[in-house]
Amino acid sequence: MNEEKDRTSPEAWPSEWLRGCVELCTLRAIADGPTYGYAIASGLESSGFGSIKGGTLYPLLTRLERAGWVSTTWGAGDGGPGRKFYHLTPAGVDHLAHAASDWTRFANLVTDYLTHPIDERH
Amino acid sequence: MNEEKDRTSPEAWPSEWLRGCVELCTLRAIADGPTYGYAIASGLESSGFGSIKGGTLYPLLTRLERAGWVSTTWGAGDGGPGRKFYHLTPAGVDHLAHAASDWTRFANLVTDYLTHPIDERH
DNA sequence: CATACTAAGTAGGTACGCTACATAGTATGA
DNA sequence: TCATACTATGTAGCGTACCTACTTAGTATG
Repeated sequence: MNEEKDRTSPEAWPSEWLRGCVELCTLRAIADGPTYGYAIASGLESSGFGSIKGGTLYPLLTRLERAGWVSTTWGAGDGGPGRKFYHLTPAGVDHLAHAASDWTRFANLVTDYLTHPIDERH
Repeated sequence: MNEEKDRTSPEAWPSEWLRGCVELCTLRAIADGPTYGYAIASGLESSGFGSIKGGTLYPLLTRLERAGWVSTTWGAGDGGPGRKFYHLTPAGVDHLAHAASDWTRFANLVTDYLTHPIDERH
């Protein structure tokens, strides 16, 4: 354990940091228009979030639906199996707006705390 | 303590967001000079991170020590029980610098993803 | 019909923040 | 003397969410 981090491929973020963030980013991905799980995973990966696996994404999407933030419709696949499309509900739009604002404040709080000059009195 | 609307610590951030962050912020707190658990918790709370409980902090500090990032010495309490002081090790200094840099990049990635304009083509 | 890619999903493991509790030293006031 | 409160460290057990690994299934290609 405690192996050296590979800083040349920064697309493998610690899973602790992804907690909650993947959920928000998934909502944000759906906000751009109805899309389906596999495409969301591909999009997040190409945006630099690393590979989001099925064991993470599909239970997450189920949670979003149960929370009332997304609704689903089945559609035909474009040369492949059927696709389950996710749409933001009004509650989802509202939640995304508030949660994104909160996350930004939280991220700035942590970043500022981590990066302010070290006080060496000891 | 009166927990109404305290301006210094009104925040109760989602526990998912605190994952990994509290560990980093604790290291950052120790970087300002040797300090002990209870003071770290008070400092983080007054910095806006919310109330970090003993059940979170003390196992966390044990993990930091086991990882080799901090060392400990016992000191007398100022009118109270003994205090276990934590010091950053050279490995801890190095880890903090790299992890803080990584976290900042991660936070910016997520914030940018969440806040860029929504594309309404559907 | 073997392989590969797309697509959705489940099972079980693990890590970590959470609540709640245990222990103990010091201080103050009834 | 005892009750209470604050300081200070620590453990036990729970829940959640990400992880690895696996399963099912449709389409396409050689």
